[in-house]
Amino acid sequence: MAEDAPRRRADAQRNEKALLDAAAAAFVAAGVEAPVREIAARAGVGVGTVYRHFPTRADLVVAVYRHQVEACVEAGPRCLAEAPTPYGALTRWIDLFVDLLVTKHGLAAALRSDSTQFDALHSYFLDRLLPVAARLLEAAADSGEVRSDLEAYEVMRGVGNLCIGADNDPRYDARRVVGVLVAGLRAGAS
Amino acid sequence: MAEDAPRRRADAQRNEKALLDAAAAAFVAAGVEAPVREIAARAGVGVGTVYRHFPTRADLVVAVYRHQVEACVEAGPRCLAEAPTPYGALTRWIDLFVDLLVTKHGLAAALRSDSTQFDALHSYFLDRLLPVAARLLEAAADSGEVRSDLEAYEVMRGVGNLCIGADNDPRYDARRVVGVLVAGLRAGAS
DNA sequence: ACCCAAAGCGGAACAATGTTCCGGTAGAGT
DNA sequence: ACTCTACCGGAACATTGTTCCGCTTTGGGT
Repeated sequence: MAEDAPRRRADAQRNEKALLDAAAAAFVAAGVEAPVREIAARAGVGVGTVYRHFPTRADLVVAVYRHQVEACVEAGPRCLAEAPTPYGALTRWIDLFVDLLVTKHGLAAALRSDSTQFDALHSYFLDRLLPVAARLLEAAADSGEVRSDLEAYEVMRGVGNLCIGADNDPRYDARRVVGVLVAGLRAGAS
Repeated sequence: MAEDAPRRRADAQRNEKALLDAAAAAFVAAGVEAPVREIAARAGVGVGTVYRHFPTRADLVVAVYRHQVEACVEAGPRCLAEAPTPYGALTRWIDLFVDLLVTKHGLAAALRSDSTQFDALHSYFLDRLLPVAARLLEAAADSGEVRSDLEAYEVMRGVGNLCIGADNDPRYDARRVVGVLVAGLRAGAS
């Protein structure tokens, strides 16, 4: 029942698993821009194998972080159900989103890289997370807690941008600055 | 009187000027990450000449934008003197800062690049602009218009981050999102 | 147990960049 | 005109991403 379409060779499955593990380790050690050669070496395979399994680097990044992104997607409705107010749900969820970004070395920067290398990553994040953010923002706007002239896209990009380079700079606390931004969303301000 | 220390050869002066012009043009066309070879070609010199005049790419970027950064530095005190309140001065000056970043293709991203390539650029911006920002923020905090638990550094980094990728994305208006962040600075919020 | 077609692999090879280095050129003082 | 040297140009090296193709391994059939 688990095998549906194209049964793959055993070595192919083994290599894919090894690549995912190697990529995860490399991303932790050197960020999501870790050289392909290094990932291949860690996995004990040739670079050709990396590209066969993951045609673009973004595919590899998505595969490595899929679980955590999906967890963030699923947390959206839960925040809305559990938080006392829609604004509380929004801030709670944005906290989770920020955690996702700042704990993954270089992820936020990759998300904003204009290199075509990460296009698929960008699309994936947008596809999965934007609807969630839109839902939360709309609820907060409807309840009058938040100004209603902002697109969810702009808020997400803003939060994402604020997370860039948040690791490796002890003087910059992305969570705090995101907190300021979210405070600025309140209807009263401006 | 103009020549003080080391009188340089005529071709050296000519080349430096040509390089600055070529770099400015290349930055407009292709962003501050324009290939060194392209800049050299535009200037009609070899790559070696680029590196002799500007040991790092950051030096070239700084040289090209120095005037505009200095203008921003000088605008700080003027904003404080002319605006009705310190908070008004702060917002006014941040507008200028944002203009500087979003109109220079890729500058904001370069400022945040963790590549050593742009270290000197980062330092220069910090050296020149951070004192100005600190002065404005302190004035606004003293007048009670703005919360006082934020470092100028964090605010500047936040604003700078929000400007990353603001060109070439019609759905994202950095000025508006920076406006939200600045609104979040008001003492009342949070 | 053996064989073979195809799936899959490895890494050489190519391309695009940044950066260094040195043989040769040309500016400027005499 | 001569010479000395600051300066130039670009070949050469390093580091990446990406493609391509000859070789190996696997899995199924005999």
